Amino acid sequence: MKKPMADNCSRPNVPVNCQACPIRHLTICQPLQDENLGVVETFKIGDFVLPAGSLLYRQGEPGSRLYNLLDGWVVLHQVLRSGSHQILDFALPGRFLGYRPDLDGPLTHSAECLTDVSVCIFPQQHFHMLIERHPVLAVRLSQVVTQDLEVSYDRLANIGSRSTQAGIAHLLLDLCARLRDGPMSCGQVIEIPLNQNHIADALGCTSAYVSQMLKLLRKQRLLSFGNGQLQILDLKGLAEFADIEAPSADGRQNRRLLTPEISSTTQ
Amino acid sequence: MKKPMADNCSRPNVPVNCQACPIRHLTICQPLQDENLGVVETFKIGDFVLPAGSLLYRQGEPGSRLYNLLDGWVVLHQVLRSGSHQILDFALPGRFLGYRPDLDGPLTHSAECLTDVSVCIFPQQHFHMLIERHPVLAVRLSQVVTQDLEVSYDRLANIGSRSTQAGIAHLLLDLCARLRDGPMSCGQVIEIPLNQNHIADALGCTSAYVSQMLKLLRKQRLLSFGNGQLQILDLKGLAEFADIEAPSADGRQNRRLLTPEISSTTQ
DNA sequence: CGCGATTTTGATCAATGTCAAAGGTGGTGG
DNA sequence: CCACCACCTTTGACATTGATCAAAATCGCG
Repeated sequence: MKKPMADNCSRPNVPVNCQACPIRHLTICQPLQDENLGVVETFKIGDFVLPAGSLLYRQGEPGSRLYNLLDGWVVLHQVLRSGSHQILDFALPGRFLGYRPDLDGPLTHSAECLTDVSVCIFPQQHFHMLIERHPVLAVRLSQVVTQDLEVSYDRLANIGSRSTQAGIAHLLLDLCARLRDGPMSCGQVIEIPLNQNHIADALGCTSAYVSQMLKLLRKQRLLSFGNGQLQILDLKGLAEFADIEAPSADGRQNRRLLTPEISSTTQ
Repeated sequence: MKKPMADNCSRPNVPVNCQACPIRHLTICQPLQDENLGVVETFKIGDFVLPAGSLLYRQGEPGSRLYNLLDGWVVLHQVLRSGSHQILDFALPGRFLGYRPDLDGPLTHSAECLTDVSVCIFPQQHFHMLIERHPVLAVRLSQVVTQDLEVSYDRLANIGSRSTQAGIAHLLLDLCARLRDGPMSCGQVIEIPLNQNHIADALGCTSAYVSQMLKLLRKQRLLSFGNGQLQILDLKGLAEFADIEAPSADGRQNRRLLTPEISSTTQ
């Protein structure tokens, strides 16, 4: 049960040269021009590799670092007093981790590496000063956090409103879409380092039930999933099955927005 | 079924004088000094009042405005293709609404006024320019969005890991805590303009079941709730019942944080 | 007093949990 | 190359939560 020590992590092995960062455009550093990369290069602590299973940070602890996830998967989860736990999100490369409104307060969830992971680490001390001095970073931070919020809202709908089968379909589709910006391809093998327990913990159900539902999805030839590999066999069918959001709330006219200037109707 | 027109909303009635804004410290404007309030005063469109039931914005539509919620409650919800829907959050005064990473993209959820509501409206055009010019605003935006994200994570644990009864207890406690910064008082009547349907839609269960669970909570003399009024009778008991997050993941020592400099154990 | 909305209640049923055992499957070391 | 082990997945029997539906009771309000 005991997790590997949280403190083991290799010395920098990825060059601390941000210009060479292969996923710069996905991270919080995206808006920086080549010539401005120096501001994060001098601020950052360095790049590190952590083995699968180690913790980036733990719920309840103060936390002193912020992380650009450069490679690998990280799972965020929360433990309740009763001991039950909930997966909040799967963080993919580009994600910014460890930030909270009050950097002096404790973390409200834990982050555990699902795979070997490489991260670029910032000290959280003076981080607000950094982004205030470089407003494009602050704006970018707002944007990425808002993205995370939208994903979280999707998950809420997933657990709250969708059947478990639809939830599984939606979760897997969402992970695919976030892994590869761009259209999804059928038949292609996609590496998803999750087992049925992870899916169950994310969806708030049991792994036994996930197993049954996956069988259904397989039987309907919508996907195949196992051993960390996902193949989408019928994208359209799967999307339908996943009960995606209504494009527009209902069939109503889509044109007029809220226009407060044009007072009417009520008073 | 038809909602009141989305376009009805009175002309400004709250003074556009931001210095007099009674909840400035809760909003995105919080970091601005008195002498700098001009930057939002000249940017904003104005303050408006909307009647209960009207929509601030609708899922699927482009959206052209951003909102500081000054007074009243707003519910955020998402509709799925199958027609089922999920309440994502209840927005309280101070909340910043309508923002998304790509301001040109459509909104992914709707915002509906639960009560009469007053809002301070910004155009979203040039908003990014505004906060880039005034970095304290951008930093503050990151913070408030991150707060929203943490609330959303709590909700995930609510729906996914808690029993419905515990979920109700947690939801109500959370709303109280967010309404009044500071310690909560027992016995005091708190206005919560929700009915059992809202709670059910937020928790992803049926109102019939909420009714039963509320009966239990009442029977155990933990709270009374009805007619838009909540009374917490036994704060400690309710908190216990609500299965709050574990203060620290487990009993382990809390001192050593991840210290990448101190390489060890693995290589 | 009466109406509409909300809440309560009960009967029944489907979805999902629980538990336990049996089968994979891949990795490791002899 | 085989045997074993840990971990993951599948399966089945059964228990329980929570959904569904409908009717009755209640409440707020005019």
